[in-house]
Amino acid sequence: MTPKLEDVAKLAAVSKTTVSRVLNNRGYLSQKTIDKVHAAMAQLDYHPNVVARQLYKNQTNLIGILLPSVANPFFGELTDTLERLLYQAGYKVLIGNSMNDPQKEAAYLNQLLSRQVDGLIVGTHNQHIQAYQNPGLPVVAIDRVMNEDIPVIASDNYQGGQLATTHLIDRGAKKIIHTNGPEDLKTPAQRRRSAYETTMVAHGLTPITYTVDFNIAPSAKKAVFRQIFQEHPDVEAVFAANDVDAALIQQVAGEFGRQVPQDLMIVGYDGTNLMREVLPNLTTIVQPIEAMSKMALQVLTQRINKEPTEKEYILPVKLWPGQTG
Amino acid sequence: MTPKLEDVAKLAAVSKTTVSRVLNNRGYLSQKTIDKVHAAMAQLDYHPNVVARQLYKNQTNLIGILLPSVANPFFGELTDTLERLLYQAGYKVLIGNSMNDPQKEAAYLNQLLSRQVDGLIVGTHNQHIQAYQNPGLPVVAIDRVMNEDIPVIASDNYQGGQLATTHLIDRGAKKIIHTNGPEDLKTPAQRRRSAYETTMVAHGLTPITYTVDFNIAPSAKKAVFRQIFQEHPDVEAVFAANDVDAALIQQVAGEFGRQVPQDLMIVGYDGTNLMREVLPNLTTIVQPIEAMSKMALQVLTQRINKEPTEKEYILPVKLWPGQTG
DNA sequence: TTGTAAGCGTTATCAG
DNA sequence: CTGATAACGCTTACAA
Repeated sequence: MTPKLEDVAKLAAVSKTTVSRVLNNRGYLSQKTIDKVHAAMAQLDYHPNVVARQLYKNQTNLIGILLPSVANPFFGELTDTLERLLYQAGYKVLIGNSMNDPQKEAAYLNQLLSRQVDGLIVGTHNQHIQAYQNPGLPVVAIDRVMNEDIPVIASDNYQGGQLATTHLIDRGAKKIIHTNGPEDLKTPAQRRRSAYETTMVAHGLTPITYTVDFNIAPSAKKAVFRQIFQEHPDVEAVFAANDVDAALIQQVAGEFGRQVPQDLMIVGYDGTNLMREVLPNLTTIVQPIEAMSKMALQVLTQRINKEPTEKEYILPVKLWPGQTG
Repeated sequence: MTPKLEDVAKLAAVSKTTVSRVLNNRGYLSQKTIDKVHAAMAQLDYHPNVVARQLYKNQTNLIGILLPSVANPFFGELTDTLERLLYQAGYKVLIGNSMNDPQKEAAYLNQLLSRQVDGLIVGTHNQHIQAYQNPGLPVVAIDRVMNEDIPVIASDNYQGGQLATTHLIDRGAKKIIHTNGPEDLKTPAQRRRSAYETTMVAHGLTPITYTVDFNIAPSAKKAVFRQIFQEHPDVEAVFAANDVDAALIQQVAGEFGRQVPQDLMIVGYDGTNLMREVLPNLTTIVQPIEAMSKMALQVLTQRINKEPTEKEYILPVKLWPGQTG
């Protein structure tokens, strides 16, 4: 059996209270007692039972992070950053990779609702899950609108769409195609589409948006991208939904004998450190992952402390000028 | 206040025991009682307190995953896969990204030791932390030797080193340089170096290994890679420690006016789905992430159930033939 | 088929 | 400066 506080107390010939005091540096204690207790703890290799403490305090110091998949570079870097900041703030991280499976997400949510975590950061795609309606749990959303009560932290997707589109127009492109997720997903990312379309029209150009499901396999994505070249052989530039898609589009362009950027310009989205290392030439819009993470933590903390928050926090993006557009 | 079991009991006019029975489908209950209790739970929007249950059962259904960083494609995909499998097995996942910081890792470990998790999967680089010596907690290691008592799940690094080296030799390279982590790290990955060196010698060639610290920034890595070309202008091929490094080496090769594969062949390592999507041309050794994850779960489960395990589980790798080597 | 009561390992109140 | 004891919310013998 693993030793418990009582065992330490017995061995040190003091009460449980005293041991607890030593453990938490609380109240007045003689140095002698402190030493005695420490010795007993060392001898037994005692580790306090975190769960018992959690029960009493009604607090777990755990934060849940619900995202589609940590294997995706954007969500991977986001999780990594959040974990670092949360750790500094005294929290540990419980992850749930929903893979955009509404069932799995709902299951996670229901379990986390049970005072398993002190707060929740969500960035999943299924925002219509019942449990979000009244979570009785501090929640913040990243880049997703869940419901009116949940504050959203997002980068400035409108600005990103504008930056990308004007950049391509400035570089001489007229026939520019945009790829994005399904329109019915009411995500802030749809503002990119809006910015793209507005910017195109403002320049007297015709916007064309291809819908690419976030979930589907790369081969299926490539099939969609091939359609672009088949249906619009005169396409001059593509503004992609993310950097991985941008890479796939560049590959497909190659199949059609197009050199980038001579025969086709490409601008990606996300600009994670990893993708900028691996594909430094890719022109892309960089999301401020660090700033978003800090803001998420700050707003979540406010929620936990029952302080008021804004509904939305929008952080600026920037263009990473590569060689592809 | 969030409602507790007792509130449900009161509202349904039954005892706590009965509510608990309904909650867990245990024992004999009249349908009438069941319905009554369910109605009360619904009315109160009751969610059982997981922590209280954990305390009683002395079991959290949480598994800790300690890895350097989930932002790295290999560890990201590994975490993603493990999370999926663990979820199916009824576990949730607590992550700790040590960033190879021994202090942070030790802190995590100490906290997780406190019955915060039912088991631990580690793949960090600092294997000399005290707490691993006697963890009193089921632990398995991935690709790292922690101590004699902790089973290791790894891919066949020797085979990987052999595959890569013979592949390059078969393709006509003679001056082949290998990059790897610091030799003092007693990781299974060092077997690649061993395989590389043995294979080179067996073919009458001279092995040259450059040490590249896993931790350092990409710019620092590139500096090391530049040295390779400066000190060995006649290098014909590089067998890199991982795919990201392989990408960096290809970039540096470009700086030196070398075309890949004509003027330089490159073979990477890891072969994650992401990297194969983004850089499909990169020849690489594919680690069996799914198989390793399954094995890790299986062995961890055995440990949890106090069944005997082997010391080491080695899984085969395969070569992904790209265009770079 | 249902209820009573003890216990999981802490912390905190209150008394000494 | 230290110690009894109740409480955190649940589960499970044991009783009825």
